[in-house]
Parts: sequence; C-alpha cells; structure tokens
Amino acid sequence: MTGGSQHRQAEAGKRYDVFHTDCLARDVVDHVTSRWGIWVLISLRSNSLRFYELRESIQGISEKMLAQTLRALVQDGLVWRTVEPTTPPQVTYGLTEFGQDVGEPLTELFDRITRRLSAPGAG
Amino acid sequence: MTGGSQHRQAEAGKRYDVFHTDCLARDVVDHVTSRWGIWVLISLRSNSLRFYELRESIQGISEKMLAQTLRALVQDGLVWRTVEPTTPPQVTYGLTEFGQDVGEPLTELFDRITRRLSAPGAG
DNA sequence: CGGCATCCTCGATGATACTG
DNA sequence: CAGTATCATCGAGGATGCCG
Repeated sequence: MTGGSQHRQAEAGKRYDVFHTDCLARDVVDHVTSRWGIWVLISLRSNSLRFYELRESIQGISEKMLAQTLRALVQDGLVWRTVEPTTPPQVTYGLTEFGQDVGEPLTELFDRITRRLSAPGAG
Repeated sequence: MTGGSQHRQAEAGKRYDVFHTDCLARDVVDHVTSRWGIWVLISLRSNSLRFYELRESIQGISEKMLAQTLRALVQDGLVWRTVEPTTPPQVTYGLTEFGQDVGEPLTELFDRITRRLSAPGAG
C-alpha cells in the first residue's frame, strides 16, 4: 500500500460522489471490495481472529496480501488490531463498529449470490 | 479460477465455501466486486442505461473496461442487454432480477461507507 | 507467530485505432 | 453509437528470505 494515509478524514476538496475518481468513499469501497478485503471482513464477522487463523480460513491468500489488506482496513477504521506482547507475539484482528456495519451488506451480498447459484435451475 | 463446479453447503458460523478457490460463487463475487462491476451495478439500479450513458456516469472507466465488465455481468446473469437495430445502433443495459437482488446490498454497502465518511467526527 | 523487504511475473487496465 | 482488436504499461500479487 502507498502508506502514509492515516485515518481518513473528510477533506474539504473531496467529494462524496462515489462515481467520481476524486471521492473519499471510493477509496474505502475499493479496499472493501479489493480481491481479499471482502473475505477478510466476512471472516471477521463471526469473531475476532489471529493472523494465522485468517490466513488459513481464506484459501489462496498469501501472507503478504493478508498483511497488506489488514493494514488498509485498519487504516480505514474497519478493523482493529491488538498485540499481546507474549512470546511468540499474538496479534488479533476484529471488526470495529464501522467494520460490522459494512460487513453486514457484504455478507448479504455473497449470501444472495451463493443462494442463487445453488438454486435449482440457476445459472 | 474456473475450476470446480460442485456446490457445497455453507455451515452456519463456520467457513463459507466461497473461501475456497474452486467455488462457483467466488467467480461471480469477483465480478461483482471487480474494479468497475460495483459501479455498473449501482448505476443500473435506478434505471436501464445505454452504453454511453454508463460510460459517462462512471468517471474514469474506459470503453474497453466497460464493455468487458458488462460482458461478464451479462454472462453471470446479473445484467441483460437489448439491441435496437436502428441506425446508429442502440444498446441498452439493465439489471435482471438477480442483478437487482445483488445490487441492493451493494448499494447499502456504499451508502453506509458514504454515510460514515460524511458523518461529523467520522474517521 | 507476525510481518516487513525484495524481486519478479503476469494479468488487469488504459490508449489508440479500426469496424458495422 | 457501440463496440472490437492490438499493443504497451503498471502495479497487484506471489515467492522467498530475514527479523523481533
């Protein structure tokens, strides 16, 4: 990730027309709907998970992309992160209120898709 | 990504099958949450649109990507396409029932994000 | 265990030009 | 208007290795 971006605040210059490239929300939507973002968010809906638990539950994701995706989501305020200073370290991720807010329609989205594709005569 | 065609059952509270690379729904989810897919679907929610109308409403999209995205969505059964054999040709796109079904949580998703980012003290 | 840094590949994306 | 075809590129993403 390009880094540096902290918690995103409403900037005066930015618009809220998501269809506009210069839109604040578009960045967040891009993260949420990024290749791995959606799966991370959905994974964390039921309960908080450790790094390796996430890695194992999301088939095909690399550690690099998991870390990168998590960082973006944390920066966007969708995911929180706690570090237990044990040995070995223990890092846990979970959804913030905002994250849960976003996770709901996301789950609904893929539920509907799954339901549709499993339905007899579909596709 | 075109591998498996088996439909598996989702276990409540457990990992969903979509987390596996060989899941049918994953392809569709990938299309829906592709860079432009989400905007196309949201654009078409209110009413059907012509090709150039879509191009103009979604800032930053190229004709190639629009055509490509639309083709994928049509194949997935989310979008329908009609051609009026006039001169010049007139092609219209709209949401199928499935598309509307999917568009709803999608709109809800980005509504929540927008709302959150516009909220005072947000971020 | 968690997670950076580095290198490298490949495919998504974009620009351009052409067709019906 | 609504595409399609071709080519160039850019960066997401994967593999590997090192560190606290």
